[in-house]
Amino acid sequence: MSKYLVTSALPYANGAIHFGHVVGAYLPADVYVRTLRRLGEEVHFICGTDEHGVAITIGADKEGVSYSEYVARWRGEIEATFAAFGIEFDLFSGTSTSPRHAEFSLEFFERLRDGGYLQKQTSEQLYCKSCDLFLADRYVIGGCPECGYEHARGDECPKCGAWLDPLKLISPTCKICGEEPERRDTTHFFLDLPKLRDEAVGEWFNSKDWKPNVDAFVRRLLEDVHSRPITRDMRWGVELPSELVDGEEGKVLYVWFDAPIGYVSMTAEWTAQQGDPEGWRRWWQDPETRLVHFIGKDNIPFHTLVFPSMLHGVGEDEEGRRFVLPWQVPANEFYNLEGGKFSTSEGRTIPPSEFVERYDTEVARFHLITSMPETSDSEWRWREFQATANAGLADTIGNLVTRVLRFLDKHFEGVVPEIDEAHRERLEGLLLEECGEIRDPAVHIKDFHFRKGAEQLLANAAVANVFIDRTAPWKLRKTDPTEAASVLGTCCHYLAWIAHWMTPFMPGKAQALWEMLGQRGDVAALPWPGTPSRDTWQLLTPGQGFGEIAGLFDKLDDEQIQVEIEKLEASSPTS
RNA sequence: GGCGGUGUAGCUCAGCUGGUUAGAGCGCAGAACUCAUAAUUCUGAAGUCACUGGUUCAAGUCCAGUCACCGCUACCA
Repeated sequence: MSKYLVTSALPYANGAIHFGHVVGAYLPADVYVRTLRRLGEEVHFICGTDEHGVAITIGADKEGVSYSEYVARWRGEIEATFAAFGIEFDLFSGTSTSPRHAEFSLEFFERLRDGGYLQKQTSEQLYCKSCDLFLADRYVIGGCPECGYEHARGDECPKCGAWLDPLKLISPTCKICGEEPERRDTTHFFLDLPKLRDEAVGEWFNSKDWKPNVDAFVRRLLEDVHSRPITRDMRWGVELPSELVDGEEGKVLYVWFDAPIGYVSMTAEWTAQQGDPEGWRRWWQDPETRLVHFIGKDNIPFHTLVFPSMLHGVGEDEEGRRFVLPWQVPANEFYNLEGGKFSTSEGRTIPPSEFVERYDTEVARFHLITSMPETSDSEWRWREFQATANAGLADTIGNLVTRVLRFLDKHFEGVVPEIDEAHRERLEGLLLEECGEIRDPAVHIKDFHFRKGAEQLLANAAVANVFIDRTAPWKLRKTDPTEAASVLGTCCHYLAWIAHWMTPFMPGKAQALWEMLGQRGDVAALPWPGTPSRDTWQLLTPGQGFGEIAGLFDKLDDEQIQVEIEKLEASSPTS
């Protein structure tokens, strides 16, 4: 048995998340964790909002609320979305509130400094007096020195595409307040990534098997690594005491540095809640731990290079303990929307808060998994969602359930029938070996092949439909009722398997089916059954009465879907 | 500009280190069946694997170039 520490990318607390985020970093992690738990693995699943950084201060200032209020509100919004989609973390916290976050972050800083992995560097930057802020490149507007375009950004001219140095902009202004910034020297600490790469991280990366999309990207990245600054001049962030930074005042850790440390501090927050404040070490400093980061592709450099470098660079503590490096980083690509990008500002989005009022989020979970950008960019299409809901779930699984249970309800006694010994062996052979290949979806999920796992669930359900067609119990009922009952009894047991297989993808539906079969208790609390064999496939007790028989999945009609498509087209006439 | 990715049946996508007639789901056509949410099952049609050239006994799968779309380009998170 292994120990899995699973994280999802920390969402930035300055806006709502959309399907692209959900499908990229959160839903697959949730499915993965549910699967591991059912396989009996010890798993810890954490997440929280990333709450520092200049973008948040600007957003909060614009609304005239405090940073912490602003952050708390978005955190609430984001958490509500996760709750609606059944994404359940052991702990969901935030980098500005997790009790030991500052402590851990400063410790990382100090140990990296002591290890010789930080260098000081002074440079001239643009500083806005009225905002009291050193301006990031993109917050400076000015004339392009190349083409003269007046509204070039500090990092790039949108007109001629030139790559700019903000100090060279002609009459620069602050994008936030419009004032003219001044030049000022500032000193920052840089993380020596090239050194860390050469010492250990490069070798570590090359020693592991990565998803192809991760591998190709990072190999190139490794060839051309530069030191990166990890401090900033501002108020909102993990404040660096001046004695830690050679007397420099007013420095905070740059947000990307402290954010991943949030994984550590939130683990500690969780173990403290469990009554074991130092229990986080069992996870982060045990070589047996499998650290798995679920992220979108925009986060690949941080989780395969920067954060591993930090984890390595802090070295051993006084008791010889080291941090583990990531075991796997199953990054997904980007998820688009009907041929275009998700864009909240342009209204090209599906607000989760509205979606949940009209649609079944369990069905959405399943569809998102079947369409997730596992190997390359993919997209949400309403017609595809409809097809998954109708042809995939309602017709294949939902209808299978009712065709079996209603039949039994009508013509037999509405209970799990006894399987007659005269027929048992032939029927189980037919079902298990001749009606299609039955495979374990969990095997695919463990390998991070989520789409395949979801497809396998449907394929497994289809096996029962073939079985019923071949045995034709509606005919047998008239000629040999005992055999008909045996056929349907066989089906009942198999429905229990389907309920099991559904749990990682659609936990609520799985439980509903479980109860329809007259079972009590939480199906997800039982051990994962794997695949049925001739010795193990009977899961139910004959004579067991059913719960209320109802359709498991509703169908989506064309008109409803058409409305959604038109709504999108209205918001983006060009695409 | 630099780097990377993608381009495979009408649609959405699989195809690891090159090897028999290129796959899945949906959609479509035909048939069977009637227990079931008009569901199910079977059969079938459909692809010059973006284009050009090259390496090889053999390339969707490797190399070069072209075209199209997308992403990244680091003090943005």
